[in-house]
Amino acid sequence: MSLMKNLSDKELERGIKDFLEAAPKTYLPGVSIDTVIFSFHNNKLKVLLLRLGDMPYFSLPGGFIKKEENLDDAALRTLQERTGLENIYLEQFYTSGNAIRFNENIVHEKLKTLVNLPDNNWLQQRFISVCYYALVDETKVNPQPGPFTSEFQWVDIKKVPTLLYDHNLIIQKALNRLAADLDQKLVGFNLMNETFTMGELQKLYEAVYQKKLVRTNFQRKMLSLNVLERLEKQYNGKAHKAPYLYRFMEAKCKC
Amino acid sequence: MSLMKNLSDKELERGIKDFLEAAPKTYLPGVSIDTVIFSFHNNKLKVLLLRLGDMPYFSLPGGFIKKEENLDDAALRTLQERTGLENIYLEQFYTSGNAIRFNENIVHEKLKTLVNLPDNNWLQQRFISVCYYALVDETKVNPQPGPFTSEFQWVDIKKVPTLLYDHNLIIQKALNRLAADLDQKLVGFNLMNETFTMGELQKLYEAVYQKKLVRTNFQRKMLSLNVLERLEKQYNGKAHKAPYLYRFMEAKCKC
DNA sequence: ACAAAAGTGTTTGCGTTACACCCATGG
DNA sequence: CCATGGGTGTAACGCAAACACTTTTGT
Repeated sequence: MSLMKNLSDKELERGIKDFLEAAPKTYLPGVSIDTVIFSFHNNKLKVLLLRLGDMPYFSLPGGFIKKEENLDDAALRTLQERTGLENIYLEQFYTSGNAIRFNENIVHEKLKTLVNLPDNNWLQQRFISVCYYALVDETKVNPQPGPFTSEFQWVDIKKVPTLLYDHNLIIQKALNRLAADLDQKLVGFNLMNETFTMGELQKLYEAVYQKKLVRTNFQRKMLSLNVLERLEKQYNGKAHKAPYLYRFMEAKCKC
Repeated sequence: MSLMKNLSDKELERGIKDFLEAAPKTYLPGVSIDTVIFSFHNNKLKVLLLRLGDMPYFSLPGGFIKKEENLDDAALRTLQERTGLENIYLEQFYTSGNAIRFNENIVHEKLKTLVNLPDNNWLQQRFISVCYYALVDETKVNPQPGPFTSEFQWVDIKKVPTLLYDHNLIIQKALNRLAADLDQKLVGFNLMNETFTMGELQKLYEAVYQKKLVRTNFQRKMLSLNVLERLEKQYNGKAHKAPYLYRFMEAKCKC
């Protein structure tokens, strides 16, 4: 599952040192961005998590805001840097700001073992974190490491382990917001391929709502929205009726 | 309408100087809080705006976060300082972070005319603003000035003028969120008196949704929620049937 | 008696649910 | 021909909109 060989401690040290030197004059102090990156692949809703070295906890990808950069632009930039994608669906949904965050000390300890950092360095300040969620096509993502990343992993939303900080809470809030947006803004199509069967679309909705839906009623409801274009049938060699493929009609998108 | 006599320039100068001296060691840099304080009075939905000196624009009340204080706690504290209230319904809904904000320069100019401030003082840094909305009883609020306030005003939501920064956008987002929460969380009762008639409640919903509702259907819908307790009739001396008073049953509150 | 506002009843339409039924495909 | 999954039909239910109707009050 891991998407990147571990960087050597030497490489990590170089990256962290470079970052720490540039950070104070490049980024706003005390404000960070966390992004819940959702994908839907093999009928599973997943989020992209990352890990620093051999630390016992994963965390969300994130970034910082340049001193002359708009907040939303910063969120898009950090996401593009991590995924290599353009035109990503991105939505702000929460800002997290507790003074004490779960297990932040072990991050600082880990950083100190990797790099000989002074106490009270730029990374040890208190951060207010603005949270976004993004919808991407996992197969088109080629994760790029930031300075604090040695391993990426796409994790099934149902199997997310205990994470650093309050990142479990943040993922839960992201999922709640995604469920609401799926209803009201049809954003789910950002997670599907160009064409898809009704069954695949239903699996997405079930993964987000975290409950089973009735197949026949789901089909009628989706078709009644008048945003799906029916294409040719998909013969997949299985011993049953071939399902139609559908495409989302962009003209009717409300995003 | 103004709720405070103007402070003298002398008083303002004293307050601003005290604030600026204490701010760098008291508050997180670069992060502020803006609060849209809603009230409902005389069948009108209002927001509390404030003005510095004789400036041409009003703005939202706000505050800053102490260095060891949780974000939500800071929002509640600044709100309590401004209103004198406890137990306020408060909800975070958005974080605003454009690098350039509408008319921020005239604020700095104004501050400089009031106090002999150096350039690049603490207030002139770029701020990321976390936005909350609050629901209060206007009659119980006794607005207290912060260091940058010489005048408070409750303004009908339909008559909000052009404000400083992006505060008009923030109010619009707050209203949208309030409308959603009114539906799903019944938060509207935080804006009503202990007892109220169905007509008064309807006026609140109409003000938030910004559209007329059908009286008879509204009544049935509210009663069907089973959260209203019917009390005695209210004889108000008008030439028509006396309406019942209702009370919100707190036991059924989901907040 | 009348106007004005409050409260109730009734019809209609629409969307959701549940479930029966038919269709296509490959083994 | 059967198992499997895809697609359609339909009745029942519930909610919300529209509107007619009754009730209460002070002038």
